[in-house]
Amino acid sequence: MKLQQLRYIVEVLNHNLNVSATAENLFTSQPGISKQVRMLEDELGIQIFERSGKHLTKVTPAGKEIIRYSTEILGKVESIKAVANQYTMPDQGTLNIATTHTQARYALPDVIKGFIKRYPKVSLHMHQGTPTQISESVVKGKTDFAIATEALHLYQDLIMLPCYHWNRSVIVPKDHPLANIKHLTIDDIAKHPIVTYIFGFTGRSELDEAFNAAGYKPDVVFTATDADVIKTYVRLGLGVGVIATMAINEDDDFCVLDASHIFKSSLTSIGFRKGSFLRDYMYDFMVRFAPHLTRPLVEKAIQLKYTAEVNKLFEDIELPTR
Amino acid sequence: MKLQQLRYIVEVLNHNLNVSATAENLFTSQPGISKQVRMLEDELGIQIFERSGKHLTKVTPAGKEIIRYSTEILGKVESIKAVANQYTMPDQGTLNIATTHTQARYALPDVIKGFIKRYPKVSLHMHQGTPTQISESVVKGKTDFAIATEALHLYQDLIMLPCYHWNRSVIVPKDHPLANIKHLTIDDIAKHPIVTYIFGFTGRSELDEAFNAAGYKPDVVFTATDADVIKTYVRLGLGVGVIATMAINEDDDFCVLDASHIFKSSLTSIGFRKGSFLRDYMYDFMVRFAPHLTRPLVEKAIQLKYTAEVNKLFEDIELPTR
DNA sequence: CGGGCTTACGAATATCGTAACGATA
DNA sequence: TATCGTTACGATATTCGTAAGCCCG
Repeated sequence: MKLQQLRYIVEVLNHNLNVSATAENLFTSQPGISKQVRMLEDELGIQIFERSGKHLTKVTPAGKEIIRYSTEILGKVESIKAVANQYTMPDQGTLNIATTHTQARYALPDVIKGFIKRYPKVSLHMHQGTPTQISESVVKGKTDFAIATEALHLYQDLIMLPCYHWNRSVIVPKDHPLANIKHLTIDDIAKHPIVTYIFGFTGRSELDEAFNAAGYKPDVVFTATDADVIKTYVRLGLGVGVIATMAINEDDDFCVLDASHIFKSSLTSIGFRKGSFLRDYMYDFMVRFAPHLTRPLVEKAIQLKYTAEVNKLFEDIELPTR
Repeated sequence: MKLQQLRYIVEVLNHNLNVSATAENLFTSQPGISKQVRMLEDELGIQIFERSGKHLTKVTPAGKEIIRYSTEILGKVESIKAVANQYTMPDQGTLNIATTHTQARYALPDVIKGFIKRYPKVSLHMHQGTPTQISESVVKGKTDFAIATEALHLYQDLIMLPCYHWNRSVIVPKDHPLANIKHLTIDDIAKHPIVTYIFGFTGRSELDEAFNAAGYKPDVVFTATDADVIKTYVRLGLGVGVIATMAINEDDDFCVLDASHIFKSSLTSIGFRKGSFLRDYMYDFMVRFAPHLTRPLVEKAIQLKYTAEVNKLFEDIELPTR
């Protein structure tokens, strides 16, 4: 059994059982992978993939278990490399952050500015995507951190730590009927078409919840993944914008109405893969992003097995609101 | 990085940093290991072992972490093989049991008799040793199960499940002053020299505890690891024997006095390595040895992280006493 | 000076890529 | 018929064992 063989079966599965695509992605030849997979199967005396003729069609039950173990093995191999790098060049390495537009654009810039100043030799890569893509990217070990507001809790292999709460604001053009309202209510908003985040993004579910609770079916006429696009369409008069308060700039030419009393606040979390070795600078990144995530606290959280236990750990900690 | 390299560094550590001994044990050449170790160090860019001249003297801090990850990796590699074997030949394989003389001689024979009848193709190996040796053997993956009464709880990487309680009896020659006593007390025993298990074996600590609590310093004149030897010396008139009740045969020519009211009962447990894949026949072995250890219960225990949680799981289960 | 690690070197083996083949949808 | 996996084969690397060298206790 070779590590490469394990790598191959994992990657073949990650590429929907398409060996050619896998080969291309790994910069190697397709027959090479094919042969190694077969050799592993021969050695173990069991099929990992089912074949119809010469196409891989599905993963056998045994294959599923084997691939799960293989993934864990490869993760630990990465950890060994990380340990070595930690000792040889503690301030050098790579940091891959998977996150949504909202975080990348509004929450992270200051943190990252400070971080790259302290660690100029760490090369930083931002991967934008949907919350689902973000989570999977971390689970598969392609990125180190997931930062998002939704969907992260669905993955059992992620350790998720709460970072901060945030609220929404309503934005309307200055000549809009709502512009000069004194106390905004959900009834006011419900009278107008709404422009907001696409479903599954940036705390969208809290918005739907509030409308449902008030007995409204919101007239969402336009959705986007990010506040910048939403603002553009609010400017065009498409409707009332509902965006994260932190996405509002000083010099925006809108009327901004706080809506923290209307919608429940959302929680942004940072997550990483269970069992992965964290470099010193990764601990430092976390504490920069969320000051309460001190190294001892994070290390304590790593020890825990269930999300429920992690949540309990943070019960008494007051999270900032932005 | 190769699996073999990881195997080598782990084994070199297991052989007290003696590469030659490691090579002999692994049936390979010493220079081969030496070279692979060095190549791994070169690849990682870090020393795993410290050398004084050409001798390996100690493990570096980084090396310790790397070897810990390597051990986990190798364990999972074994799990992959076990998964494959489980599917190809569910009733065939190996079962290595590490245990003490007491268990091997008195508790296990019936279980094993039934087991080999059901699984004639599973080759069974018994490894006798001290509780410490037993635990280490399982931790290192040399054996599948540890069965013992003491010391198992000290190892964090073992999952330990309680099996049964047992009590002690006092044995004396038929012409001994204690032979015809009606109600045995600790004061009676304390008047005589004692022959019992060696320290660290077979619930020896409960014996010492009872004497201490009663304010006695027991006059232990002879100790052994097993009841057979103890019996021999009791026969010679060396003193009063205190042994596990289950170690008494029908046809022993002793006067046997139950001592369950004098010494706290001891608990025998079965343990296996965290994260190891258990074959079907291993689950079956456990349930044969301790009927309350059903597969669902064991699987639940495997999920838990801390010994305290495991103990809680067994709180409401009544264990047999033998 | 003896046990024990490293270096050197050659034989056996494994890996990987190209090219040709075969099967499925 | 096009896409995709398998087989065949040769060039290149890697591994492993033997033999010789060297260092510490």
